[in-house]
Order: sequence, then C-alpha cells, then structure tokens
Amino acid sequence: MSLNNGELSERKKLILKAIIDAHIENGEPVGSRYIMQNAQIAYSSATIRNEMAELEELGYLEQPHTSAGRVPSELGYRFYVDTMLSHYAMTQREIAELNNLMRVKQAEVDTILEQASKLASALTNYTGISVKPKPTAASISRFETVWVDSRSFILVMVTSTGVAKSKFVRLGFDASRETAARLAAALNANLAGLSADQITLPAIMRMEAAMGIDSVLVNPIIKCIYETMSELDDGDVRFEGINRLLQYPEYADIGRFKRLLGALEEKQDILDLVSGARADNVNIYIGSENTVDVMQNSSLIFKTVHRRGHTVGAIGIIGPCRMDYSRVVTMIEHLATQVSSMLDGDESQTNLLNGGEHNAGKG
Amino acid sequence: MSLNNGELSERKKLILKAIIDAHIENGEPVGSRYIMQNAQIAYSSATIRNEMAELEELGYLEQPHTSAGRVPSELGYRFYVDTMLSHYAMTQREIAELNNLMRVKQAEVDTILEQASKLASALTNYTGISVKPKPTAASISRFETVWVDSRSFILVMVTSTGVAKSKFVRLGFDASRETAARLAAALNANLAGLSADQITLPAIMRMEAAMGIDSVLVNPIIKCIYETMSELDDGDVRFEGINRLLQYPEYADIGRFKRLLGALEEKQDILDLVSGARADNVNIYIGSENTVDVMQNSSLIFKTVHRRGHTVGAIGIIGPCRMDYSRVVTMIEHLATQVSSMLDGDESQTNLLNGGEHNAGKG
DNA sequence: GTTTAGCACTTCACCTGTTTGAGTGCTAAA
DNA sequence: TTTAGCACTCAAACAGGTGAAGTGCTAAAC
Repeated sequence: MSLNNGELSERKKLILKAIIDAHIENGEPVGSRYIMQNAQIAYSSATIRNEMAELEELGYLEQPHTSAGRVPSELGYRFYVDTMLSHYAMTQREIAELNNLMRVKQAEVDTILEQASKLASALTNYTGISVKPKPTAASISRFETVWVDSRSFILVMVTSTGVAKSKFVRLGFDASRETAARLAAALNANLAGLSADQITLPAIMRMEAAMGIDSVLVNPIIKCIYETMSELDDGDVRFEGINRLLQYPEYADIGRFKRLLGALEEKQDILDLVSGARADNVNIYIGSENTVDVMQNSSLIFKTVHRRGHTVGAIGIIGPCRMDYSRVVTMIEHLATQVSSMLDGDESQTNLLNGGEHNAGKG
Repeated sequence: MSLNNGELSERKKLILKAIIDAHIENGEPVGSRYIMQNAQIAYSSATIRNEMAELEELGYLEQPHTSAGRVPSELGYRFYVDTMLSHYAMTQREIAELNNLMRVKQAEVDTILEQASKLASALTNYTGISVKPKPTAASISRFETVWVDSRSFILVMVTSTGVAKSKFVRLGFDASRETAARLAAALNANLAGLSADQITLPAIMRMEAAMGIDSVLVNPIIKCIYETMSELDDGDVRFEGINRLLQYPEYADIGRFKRLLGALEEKQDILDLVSGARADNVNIYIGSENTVDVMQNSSLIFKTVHRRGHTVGAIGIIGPCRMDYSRVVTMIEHLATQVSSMLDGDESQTNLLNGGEHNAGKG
C-alpha cells in the first residue's frame, strides 16, 4: 500500500514512468498487459493493475472509461517532469541544426528570437513561440538630440538596459542653437532616470514648467517620448507552425483547437506568464497550471533569453500535455542558451546596431 | 439552351444568382425545389432542374454527389463577383466601428495595418490579413551622416518613397571632420539612386575603390547598408483571428485546415500575390485562382493601402470561397481607403515619425 | 502478506444491413 | 417550352451484433 509519508513506492514510480513513457510514445491509453510486456517490469498484469488502481486513486493516472487503459493526469506529468525526467541526448543532426543558428546573419533581437522559435518548432514538431516581454525595468538614462538642420533633429533616448530608441522630429519653425541646447539639458534634468510608467502627465507638466521653453517646441517632443515609451513598453508574442499541432490526435477535436487558438491570440496572458517566470531555468506549465484555462490539455515550455544579464525575451513551444518532455526541454534549454550567448557575443564583436525607420521630409 | 455567343440567358443568371445567394446563406448544396420556393423564380422545379444541369455543364455549378443539390464552382463565384455583386449597405454599427479606427493613437504604419486587419477580421468574421510588401521600387535617394561624437554617428538613408532608415554606427577609432565629410560625399556619389537590388557587391567594390577612404571605415558602413536594405526589403504578412475560420463547415476537415495554415505560413507566396495586385481596387482571388494551390476552397480579398501615392501595405481577409462577397468587399474597400487617408492626413498633421531601436555603447 | 491466475463484466470501436429523405434525370403529357 | 410524375441514387442516420481490450474482484499459490 502507500507509504506513510505519502511518497510513492519505487515500484509505483517505475510503473508510473513506464505508463507515461508508453503514453507519450503512442498517445493511447496504456493497459496493464502492455506494461508487463514492453517495460522491464517483472510482475504480472494483475499486480500492475492493482498498482495502477492505487496510482489512479492518488491522482497520478486517469481512466477515459471503464474498460480503457490508463492515461497520465496532469499531476502525473508534473511528477514525471519534476522527478524522473531522463536526460535526452541530442542527435548529430539536431546539434548541427542548432549550431546552424549561429550562422544567422547579424540581426536585431526580434528577428533572432523569431528564427529561434521557428527552429524550435521544426526540431520539436510543436508550435514555436517567441516572446518579447515588457521591459518594465527599463528607464531612460539619457537623451541626445542630434540636429539635422535648424528645424529637424533626431531624438535619441538611451535606456538603462543599453537599448536606445531614436525618433525623427521635425519642428514647424527654426530653432536656435541656444534653444536646442536648452532642450536637451531640460529633458535630461527632468526625465532621465524615470522608468516607463513614471513618465506620466504630472512628470511632464513639471518639466514643461521647469523648462521655460516655448511649449510649441515641447509639445511634439512630449508626444514623441510618450509614443516611444509605449512602443518600448509593448510586449509581443509570436507563433510559428501552429499547423503542426493539428497532427496530434489531442487536437482532432476542432472545438478544442479553436479555443486554444483563441487563447493564444490573447497574447497578454502569455506575456504575463512569461514575465513572472524564472529566468534561470526552463519553465514548464502543464495543462491547467496555465493561468489561461483554455490552454488545458496543452503544455507550455519556454526559457527566457538574456543579454547582458537582462531578460530580453523568451523562446519555447506549445504542444499537447503528452509530449516528449526530456527531448523538448533539452532543445529549448540549448536553444535559449545559444541565443543568449549569441546576443552577448554579438555585442562585443560589432558596432552595428539595429535601427529604425524615420520619415524624411522630402524624397 | 445556351445562346450562341456563349453568354448566359437572363434566366440562367437569375437561377445562378439565386443558387449562389442561397449557398452563401446556409452553406449547403441547394436543390431545385428550394430555389423555386425561396427565390422569386416562377418556374417549376423541373425547369429549374434542367437549367441547373446546363449550368453544371457550363462549369458554373458542381454536384457533390448524384443526389445532392448544386454548389457554386469557382467559376460560378467568379462570375457572380464579376457581374452580379450587389451593393452592400453598411449598418450603423459597422460604420461606427470603422470610424472608430480613426481614433487609434498615432502609430507607425505597421501598427495601423495590424489594427485594421484586426478590425476587418472582427467585422467580417473571417481571418484578417495585413501585408507590408517589399518596397522593391524604393531606391536610396541620399545619405546623411549625423555625428554624435568623433567615433560614432547615425547614418540616415532616405529612400525615394520618403521613408528613411537610420542606423547607429560606432567606429573603433576617431574619425576626422574631413574624413566624415568625405564619407558622406562618397556614399552619395556612388550609391544614391540605386534600388535595393542594385546595391550589390560590384557596386560596393566600385565605391570602395572610388572613395579612397580607409576600408576600416567603409567596411562597417557597408555591412550596415546591406543590413538596412535587407530589412527594408523584407515584407511581412500577419494574420488576425485564424480561429474564426474554424467556425465554418468548410474547415471542419482538419486536414484541409492544416494545409491552409501551412500555406499561410509560407508568407512569400502571399507577398508575391499582393505585390502583383492592382492598386486601385479591391482584389479578389477565389480558390485555385490563388497561386498558392493549397489555398483552394479559400478566397483572399484585399486592398492595397497607400501613403502619398506609394503602396505601403495591404489589408484584407481570408475565408472560404463561400462568403458574403458584397459585404466583405464593401468592408475592405472602406477600411483600406480609411487607412490610406489616415496615413496621408496623419502626415500633414504631425512631425513625429516612426523610429527604431539603436543600441547604445553603454547604459 | 504478497502475488498471480482466472473469470465475469464493461465499454468502445467496428461492421453490417436497413431505412429515410432529399434531390436528381428522364419521359410523357400539357 | 414547360411541367407533372416516377424511378433511381446516394448519403446520412439508425439499430443490432461482434470482438477486442482492459478492468475489478476473488480465490488460490507462494
């Protein structure tokens, strides 16, 4: 029977693992006879049946209907993932494909994340996900104004994370050298050091009062800063290979798939999930552990990606609860690590940095 | 019988329209009796049956199986769309929602397109699509170098379409005022006027030779230009509300839906399609008219979006061939026009233009 | 006390044949 | 040229039967 401390006996663990492995393999409920024959378990089917019944009572297994085999419950998967995940050895081909990522042309973070997600999807055969979270921690550390001519300049906002946004600003009038200098100084004095959510109307009004500069000048710049911050503040979630999910019988029910798709388009939930995730390890959310409850019957596995110690995104996959966790975890682990080191190494090698569109006054 | 010139008799047209309307309405094969009763066609079911048989022979109708009603063929839909599309009058609510789009906060083109696509999806209940095509026509009209300090500057590339890209460039050494000036001049002399695909290795080598500047300086800039052009050159296709399609019986077959999804992820095909589309009107691709042949049984409807006379994108929807064309076409027409005028009006009102990320040397 | 063989029972999946209803094509009459 | 009538076709829905897989339980074996 069950041990007094509530832990599973070794034999139960063995049987549970065998059942989960088998189910992951073929997707069907697994019966006692199958376990007896295919796993190295030297007990009769009757004994295994008894253990299975107890495992079900403990919540690790479920039975679709009376005369069906057993299927792992979410608790079962969780236990499996937490305590008996075996190490997956990547094949040569997989390693090669992963290394290939390094050859990707130098690109901005977004592009790299997307590429990685695509690769994750291809390697695991699940839906890849790339997340660019809200950099809530980011604050503006300084402003630079670079004047193109007397009535237009590029406003560069450098954030504490080392990322900068630039905006092309055109004034309706000529600004003197002196005004220009005063502008930059005032911006730095009043807004530098503030985080995205601190740049609010009061802060701006304070600045406007303190600056003593024509509001005609300040106004468009304020608008510009606002915009930029909101752009910076916007997270994004992208998926690659949603169609891959359709090959799994778990999603043969079109209704369930539809609900999952709907949930995925509510990107905010996923952003929240990723924002609250651990940075040091692969995160695994199984079934209803997902806050998004429509995502039941699906697992979300991802790892955050870093650059110079800051989280700049996450990559992972979404698939049915029944998935080859050891393989997937290994893949995501490697991939995220690879991307992180790529982002860091990248920095030291080159001076070319990602830029953006401006609109020129005339062609 | 069929008229000698191959055109359909009025009665055939009437019956064809009645069948298509009915099929669009309820999605099922429509029979002769139904047409006789529900449409204003004062002939017996037998007569209608005869006409239907002929319409089938002419290719406008199809029969799923012997004892089923008729279903419009792609040719039938095409004929319907080309010659008998009735004007759809938008409801107050629809007009309100469309006008609401105008209130969207000032944002970059991408965001606006995406918003519009979302709205299109919501209004039509099909999958929205937003396309940012390759601006193949774009050429670089001039370069500007804006020096931040002696070893870093922002390289601004203004394209003929009035859009500009900026890149932050940091050199490993100090550049003299004179070198800086020579650089800008050389860039303009050798690369200005070239289109994206003309900036090739030969052109660059020519410039490198002609410039007579240290290649240490030229090298990172070349890299930078290359990158920028490829970014500029990259189109993008985005979808909103893919799950909406699943409500239609056309996509109840999970295999077909899977193939469609796969095709949609091959964004290049759609980019090509949009690039070759007419700019002045709503484009309708029905079923296998799509070059992407997996998209059979689906229609793609879109209209290009303009800014100052240049195509900057397209918005539309994807749905089953059986769709309420008149309604959808009206929607997309209005939406795209709205966005275009918004982009143009927007320009004249504000001086704030979309910018991008730079990476600062240090935080 | 633990394990196992044996057996009755349950449930689903599959196959079969039958019925039903919608819709057609054809023919002959109006 | 149109229409009423009728035989025919086919898919979908229904009902019953069979078999396989797998369980739970009991009693015997270790």
